[in-house]
Amino acid sequence: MAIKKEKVSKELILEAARNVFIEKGFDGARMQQIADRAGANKALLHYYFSTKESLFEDVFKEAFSTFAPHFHDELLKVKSFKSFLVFFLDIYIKLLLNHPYLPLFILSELQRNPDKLAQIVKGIVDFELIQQMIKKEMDDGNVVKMDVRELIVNILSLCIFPFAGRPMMQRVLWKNDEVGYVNFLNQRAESIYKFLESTLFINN
Amino acid sequence: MAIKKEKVSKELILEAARNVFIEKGFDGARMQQIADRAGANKALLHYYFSTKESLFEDVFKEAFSTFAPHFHDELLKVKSFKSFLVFFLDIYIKLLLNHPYLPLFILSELQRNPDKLAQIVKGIVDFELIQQMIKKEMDDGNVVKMDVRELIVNILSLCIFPFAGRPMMQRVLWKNDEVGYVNFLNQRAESIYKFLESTLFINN
DNA sequence: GTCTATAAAAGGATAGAC
DNA sequence: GTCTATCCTTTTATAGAC
Repeated sequence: MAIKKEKVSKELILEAARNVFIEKGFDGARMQQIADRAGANKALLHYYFSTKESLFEDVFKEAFSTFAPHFHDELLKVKSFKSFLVFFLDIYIKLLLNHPYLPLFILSELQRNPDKLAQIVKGIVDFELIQQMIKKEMDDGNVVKMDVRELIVNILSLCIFPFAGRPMMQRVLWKNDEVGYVNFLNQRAESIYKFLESTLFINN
Repeated sequence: MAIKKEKVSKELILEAARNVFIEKGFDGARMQQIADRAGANKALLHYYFSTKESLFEDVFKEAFSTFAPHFHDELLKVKSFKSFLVFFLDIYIKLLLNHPYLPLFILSELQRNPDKLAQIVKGIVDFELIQQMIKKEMDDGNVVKMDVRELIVNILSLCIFPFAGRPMMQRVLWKNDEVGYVNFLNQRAESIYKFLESTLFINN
């Protein structure tokens, strides 16, 4: 590929590494495959990123940063938890629809190497402000009182699991109807909101 | 280990394989490590299970069978969805507490090799009866009407994600307080039930 | 049935030409 | 900056003795 500019190669490799690592995980990824997909040579990967480990870390850092819920100012400026929730679900589900393999990748790799990757993760996510905001809403009597962290886990569960668990859920519940499952995912933001808003049981 | 009986070795190897595969995944697992942990020789693994792939399949099949929700007769004989839910949550969360690495293992491996493993999975899980049961409860007006599969996904999300997402959740929400997170998991069955039973929002 | 030794292949990394 | 060729280590798998 003699046509390519200098800086472009590095980006092509990173792009290829992103795809391969996220699809196969660190252990399953092959430098050769990354090179192939980047249209480059294996040696070039080492020229730019020295080791597989180091290339992976770059990918992971970026991926985690994408995956972690971010609470920008606009999101925190909403006037109630209810509107925050609508806003957040919309943004976050859209993100997951665009990066469906991210959840399982992040969770698996964090499991594989918690100590090292925890370092990388440090400082990227901050649930402090959002926890305070929810707590206030509970104190004000706008939201049912419960452990705030638990509530956050519940919301994230409902968002993330349908993506991370897709290989299983689509098969056993949707009988491998791919289109049907995609529809389900597309409506997910709205569904979660409705589910949370309603009571599950009618009597008693 | 000349003391061991013939049949015992095979079981020891399988036991070791279970641990290593579930902890590291197929790609990260090493036959050497399995041999070491079984107190046996690498060659012996091949004697009993021929290939790594085939040994893995045995482990996966068993693991999936454990992980998949089973609806025994007792579970289906309960008189309402409400009591079914209490019963199911109790059983399933206990299972996950005993096998905390199962969810991520199953989900990752299904992702890695969907076609092959889907074959293995076939027939192990059956949500038909439970879907019918829930549907009837909705028709009878005992449960809020909604897509049944969606309801099942929601319940499974709330059960499974806290385990699969532990490396992340424990760090960012519990500030790596291991004891606190274990407490959270121990109360999970009850928490989920309460969460589902209550309405999230008080006003409106 | 269990071991040692070794083959055979894969995969990460480096040297050196251009 | 990019390539070819090659080294070195790891890892699966097998042959063959006991």
